[in-house]
Amino acid sequence: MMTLRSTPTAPIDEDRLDLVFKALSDRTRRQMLAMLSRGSATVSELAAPFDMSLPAASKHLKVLENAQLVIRTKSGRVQTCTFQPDPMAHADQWLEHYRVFWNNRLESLKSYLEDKDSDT
Amino acid sequence: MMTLRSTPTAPIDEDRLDLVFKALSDRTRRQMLAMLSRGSATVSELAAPFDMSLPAASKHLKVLENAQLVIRTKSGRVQTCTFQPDPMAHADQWLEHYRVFWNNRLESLKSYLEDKDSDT
DNA sequence: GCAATGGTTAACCAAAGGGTTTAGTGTTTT
DNA sequence: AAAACACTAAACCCTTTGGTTAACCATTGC
Repeated sequence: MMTLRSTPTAPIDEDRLDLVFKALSDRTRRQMLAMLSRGSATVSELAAPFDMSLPAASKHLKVLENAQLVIRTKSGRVQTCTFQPDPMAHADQWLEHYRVFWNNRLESLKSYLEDKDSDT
Repeated sequence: MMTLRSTPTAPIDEDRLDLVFKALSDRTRRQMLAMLSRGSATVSELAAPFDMSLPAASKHLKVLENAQLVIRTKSGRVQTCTFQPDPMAHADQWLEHYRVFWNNRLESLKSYLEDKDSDT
């Protein structure tokens, strides 16, 4: 099935990939995503494990929010952050094109190991 | 098959992920990788499609090289760049943990939660 | 030997990143 | 009403990033 977008490599997609990969390129943000993958959390909860100020953690969350990897829902004075996987699926789809390169490699490794095992 | 590394989330891995995702977060570099996935190329060839100076393109290549996504082999005055998929496989492996969220959503989420529960 | 080719290095620039502290805004709680 | 809480916003700092131009190797060709 074709995508509904007119041009497959439209700038809009590239923009999204820029944002997603940039969001994933920081270990603090990756760890925040790991936390959120285990369930929604407040800003304070997400900031707690890190050795940085709350504003700093909040900035990281904003990057994730900008990449649409998390959505915040305000309820009273607490903001609940929820993991939103779609952009990651987009990145995954981009990687798909390259997956054959290391699948081949693992396949080769596998047959190599099988050969080696059959020698012993 | 288990990885040989002692600690699965060692800083060294995080460093690698930082480099890879950062390398992938620029569309120029992604396009360079797309070119290289169709075969090795020289620096000039890789720089040609882009509306930027050669030094600028060379810097992008250095970022890719730093992430070990390309390796350069010098032969005379020409430098041939070759795609190296391993780091991308590493990023892919990181994504694997989240794939359940968009792949077969409910079913996979269920098994993910079961796995998670069995960890505790 | 000299000039062209392929590329890097260096110096510079503006903008973005990642952190800080201080101050401010709205909610709860007491 | 006042204090505590959960944040955000603003101002600032330093480093990194992505680009430029100009100068500088090397290697190759004539």
